[in-house]
Order: sequence, then C-alpha cells, then structure tokens
Amino acid sequence: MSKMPTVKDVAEYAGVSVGTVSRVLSGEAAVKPVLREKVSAAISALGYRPNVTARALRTSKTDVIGLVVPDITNPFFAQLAASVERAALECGHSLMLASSHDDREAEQSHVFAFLDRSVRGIIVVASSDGSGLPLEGAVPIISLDRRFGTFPLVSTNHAQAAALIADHLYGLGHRHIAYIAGPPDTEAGRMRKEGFVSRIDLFGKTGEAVELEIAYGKFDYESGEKVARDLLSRPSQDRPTAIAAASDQQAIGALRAARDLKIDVPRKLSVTGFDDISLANLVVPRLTTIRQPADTLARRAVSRLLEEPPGMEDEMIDGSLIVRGSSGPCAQPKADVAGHKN
Amino acid sequence: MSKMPTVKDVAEYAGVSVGTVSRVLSGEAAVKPVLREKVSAAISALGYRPNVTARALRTSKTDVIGLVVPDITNPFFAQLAASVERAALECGHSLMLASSHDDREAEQSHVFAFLDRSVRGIIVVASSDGSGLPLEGAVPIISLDRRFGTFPLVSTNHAQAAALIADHLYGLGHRHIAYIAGPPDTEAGRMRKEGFVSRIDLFGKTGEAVELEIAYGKFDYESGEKVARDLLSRPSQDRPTAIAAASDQQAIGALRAARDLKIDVPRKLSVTGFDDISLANLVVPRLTTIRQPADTLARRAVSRLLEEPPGMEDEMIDGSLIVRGSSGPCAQPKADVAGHKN
DNA sequence: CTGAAAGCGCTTACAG
DNA sequence: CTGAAAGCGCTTACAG
Repeated sequence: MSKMPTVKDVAEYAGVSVGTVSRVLSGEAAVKPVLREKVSAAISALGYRPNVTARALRTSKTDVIGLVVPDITNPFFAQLAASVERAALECGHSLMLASSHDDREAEQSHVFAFLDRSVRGIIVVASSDGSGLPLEGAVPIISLDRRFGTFPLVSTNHAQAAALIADHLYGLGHRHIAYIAGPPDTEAGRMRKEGFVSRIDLFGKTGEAVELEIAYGKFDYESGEKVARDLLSRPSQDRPTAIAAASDQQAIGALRAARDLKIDVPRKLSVTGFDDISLANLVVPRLTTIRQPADTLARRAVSRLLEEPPGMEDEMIDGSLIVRGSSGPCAQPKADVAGHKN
Repeated sequence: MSKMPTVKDVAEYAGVSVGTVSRVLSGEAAVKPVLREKVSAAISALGYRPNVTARALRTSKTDVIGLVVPDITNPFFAQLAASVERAALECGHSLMLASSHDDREAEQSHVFAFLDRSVRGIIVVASSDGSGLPLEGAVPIISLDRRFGTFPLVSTNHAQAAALIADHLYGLGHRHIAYIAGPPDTEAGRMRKEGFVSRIDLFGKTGEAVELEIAYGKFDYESGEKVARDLLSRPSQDRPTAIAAASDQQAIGALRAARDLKIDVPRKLSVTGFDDISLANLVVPRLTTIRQPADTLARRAVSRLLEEPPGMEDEMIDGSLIVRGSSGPCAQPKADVAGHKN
C-alpha cells in the first residue's frame, strides 16, 4: 500500500482512458462489455478504491449526512442517533454526529461546520424552539423530533400519543391526575401537554370530571423526581392517583420519588412515561409508556433529505401505547370516594 | 448565497493573487500587513468560507476523526462518544460516528469507509478481541477501551480498578463473593476479572480466605439479572453476601433480581458495578462502582491520533472507586458464621 | 461508444 | 514577500 492507485493507474492497466474507467465506476453510461470487463479486472488487480474527496469536490455532493442532537448521552437521542445511522447506511450514506449540549450557539456552529463539509443533508434535533437560522437551501435540512428553525419536521404525533395515555389512565378510573410537562419552549413539550390536557378536558365534558394538575420541568430524571416529590408529599387524600410524565426519564425520576416516599406503584399510584427508552423496560415496576417509532422517524428523515425536490410539509408518525406494570386501576381511598359522592 | 465565493473571488476583490489569499488563510507564511489586511476585508465582505473538500483533496488531510463503537445505545459508549466528540472539537476536529452492532464485518467495513474518506484518524472501540485487520498505517488508528487488532490501546486500568472493588468488599467484611464477569473474549472482561480475582487471592494468602464464585455473562442488563437470579435463588446461607459485576448494566440487572427475590440491598447483599454510567446514580439504591475517566480516555485517544509520530505503547488510566448505597458491611447470618468457626 | 481536455477549489514548490 | 502555474483525483460535456 505504498500509494493508493487512482483512475489513471486503472486506466493504464486496462488500456483505456480515465473517462471509461469513470464510466464503469458510475455504472450508468453504456460501456462495451469487453472494456467493462478489462476495467473491472484492473480495479480488483490494483485494489483500487475511488477517492471520495475528489469525487465530492468534482460533484459537490457527498454521501455523508450530518446529525446534530442536543445530547447523545440522553438515551432517547442515542436511540434516535442509532436509528439514523442505520437508516443512512441503508441508503449508502455515512453519519457525522455533533452534540449541541443544549446550546444554541454550538448547534449553529455545528450546522455551519456541516455546511462547510458540503454534506448531503442535515438532520437536526433542535435544542429548543426558535433555535435555527435563516438559511436557504444549499443543502436540505430537516428537523427531527424537535423543530429547528422553520425547517420541516418529522416527529412523533405527540398530541395523538399523549391522548393515548390520557385514555389509558381515565379508563383505569383515575380522576385526579398530575401531568409533568416538558419545557414549554420545546414543541414536543407543548404538544404532548396539549394532547393530554385536551383529551382530559374532553372527558370532563362527556364523562366524569378529572382533577388535573400540571407541573413543568425539564425532560430529565432530576426534574421528574423533584416534581413528583412535591406532588406526593401531601396527605394521601390530596395526592393524585396517577402521574403522567412527558418523558420516560421524568417518569423514572417519579418512580424513584414514589419509592422514597413508600408509595406503592401501581397500587397507590400509577406512573406513565413517554419515549420507551430501553430503560423503561428495566425499571421496577416496568414503565407504561408511549413508544416513539425511532426507526421509522429516522428512516423518514433520511428519505426526506434525499428526496428531490425536498418537500416542505411536516410529517407526523403515530406513537403507540405500551402498557406495563407501572399503571393500574385506581384505588381511591374510601374517604375520598365518599367525599366525592356528597 | 447564489454561489459560494472562492479564493479566486477573494483574490480579485482584494487585488492580490490566490496564492496570497491562501497564505493569509493558513496564517503561517509571512504576508505584508497591508495585503493581509485587504484580504481579511475581502473575506468578510464576501462571506468567504474555505472549501473543506478542496483543501482535503489537495493536502490529503482532513479534520474529521472517525469513531466506531459497538453500540451507541449502550450508555457507557454513549458517554465515551460524547467525550470523544468534545475532545475532537477542542482540537478543531469533527466526529464521524459508526456503530458496529457488535458485528465484526460491520466494524471492518466502517473502518474502510473512514479510510476511504481519508479521515485524520480512527478511534475504534472494538466489538471483540481479535477483531481488526492487518492494516498498515496510512492513517493512525487507536483502540479505545477495547482492543482493536494490534493497534495501541487507551483504556482504563481495568485490573487496578477491579482491585479497588475487591479491597472495598473485603474491607466491608465480605467473605463469600460472586463475581459476574464480562465476555472472556473481550480484554476488558478478562482484565477486570483477573484484577479482581488476583486481589482476592492475595487476601487468601495474607488474610482471611474468601469464597469466590465466578459466573460469566455479556455486559448487559439481562445477563446481570439472569446470573444474579441463579446465584440468589439458593438458601440464604449458601448465597454470596456480595456480587461484584463487570459492568454497571450487569449490576443494575443484579439489583433488579435482588428486589424481585426480596433480598435487601445493601443489608443482605452488596452489589457493585463498573463504569459509572449516569444511571448508576439514579437506581435505588445508588450503585457503588468504578468511575471510568471517559473524558480523560477520550482526550488521550484524540491526542494520540494527532501526535507525530504515532506512538505504539498502550496507555492505561486509573479508575476510581465511587462508594454509594448499594454496598455495605457484611451481615453474615449467624448459622453461617458459626459454621465457619468450627 | 470512447478519448482528450477542462475544471471542481484549494495549496505549494518555483521563480523572481 | 508575491504571483503564475501545476496538480490533488475525480467527472462530464464535447467531439468524433
């Protein structure tokens, strides 16, 4: 491997011109079988591999897709990244990954860095709404899960999925529910909350009223734990019988708070999450949650990047309810039930 | 942004030659201040940004570092990836990420893909020992955490760190310990086990003997849970009083098994992990473990890639013991203690 | 169907 | 110190 062979070497070896070599490489143009044969032989004899950089310079197209996530250490984003990588690979593309650490400036500079490398397209899971810059389309950009600027968004249908949780909890008999919302400056946070709340409101009109409390936090464990601790540190008749969280991490934090306070889940309290990270199935009790179709989301995002011309519509994909051990029938304390009756 | 400006545009605008523009860009060669000035003005006036691809083609050097990990969804690798990304960024490099899904073929093809892109260097966290191919050095390659082929390894000093756990458990009075080892076809798995075992053996010679059982599993939750369940489904006097696991995930699985079997941790059983993933501090009880210095590991790996000439020595970095709630003094059942006495 | 040639946007000896 | 020119390894009109 003293020096990588080039098209020129292949051409000489095969006794043809570099143009011909290039043509058999691309596979498109018609080349006489005899020559094609010779070139192929030369390629394998020499162990030739095309120089991706030169090709990129010439065509100003690469086969790398840039992905920026807020934090790769967050299990949901890790899963998303894994899915995007797989989807990209399926289309013969490579992944360049950057973490914004929830910092808008870092996010922007990563996007610019990708632009400088003339990547094929950029997928960004925004750190927050309003992040994003007025960039017009040298390369396609798409928002995944969380909206970046004004770029089209591929995401779970947060509202629909959140309504699934509302149905589940209402169906289980819960009439005093707390919702731990995500940051209101994220579209996902807002939509999940709205989907949940409006479904509960609907029940208020068509069925029994539900007492709904809403608390806000970040999407992480600590927020969930803290909010839940506040909620649960009350006399038992004032406590919600169910906590619906806007993320699995929050829900897992809530589970922890419940355990610390010796509140039995699911007997005394139901807890639900959102995302279905792999941990959701490992905590005790296993977490009832919404599965976000990470593979589908990723595949759609990648396809959208590659499609011509790039569409501008958003795309929502339904989530599905995964019922596990952390949610169960409401066991209203007798005093409370009596209270409601008069 | 109809068309990106090039050095030529800058040169014309500034009234100099492209060579001069290139020289001020590189910052190295001496350029008369007046011209430097003009060029800088032109650059910002035009919003010029150098074309990375062209530069790469010319110099056959890029500023991207390739990283291949077995599974980005594994929290420890995610943390490692985040650290590598940060370290790369600090040195002005970008990260290209690939997941091998513990598949040797995928691993190889990713390495080749990186080679094709003439990345600046490749860091690989191998899927297993013996993976890796006879590649001589067009671009530097370094193994991180798990050895890839014969390339130099930057890793935690697994043996030293495992000995720390042995000391801790012995000091707590445990004399019947189970060790859940990692896959013996990984260097990390073997070294952790050897470090642990040889320290325990040492105690056998210099202090009280320790009954040590060793079970093997993968590094994941499921393995830990399964092995622990087997170990703990015995009459209590035959059970180990401590389980040391080769990974946090295994340990968390073991914690779960203990909870299912109603064995109180840490009162009846101590459990320790290895890695200090963020979850370790969130499970109940919090996990005593070894902190792998991910940031340091990542920074060293990146530095090694960039250093000239590339050294060939391995590099070990000490881990540190993090004591939390999952380990405590041994509470030997009386019958058992009596048994040992006669 | 194929070859000769131009050119993608840079960097870097080479003169001067 | 600076400019003119070659060349990195490809692809792609343009002739023929």
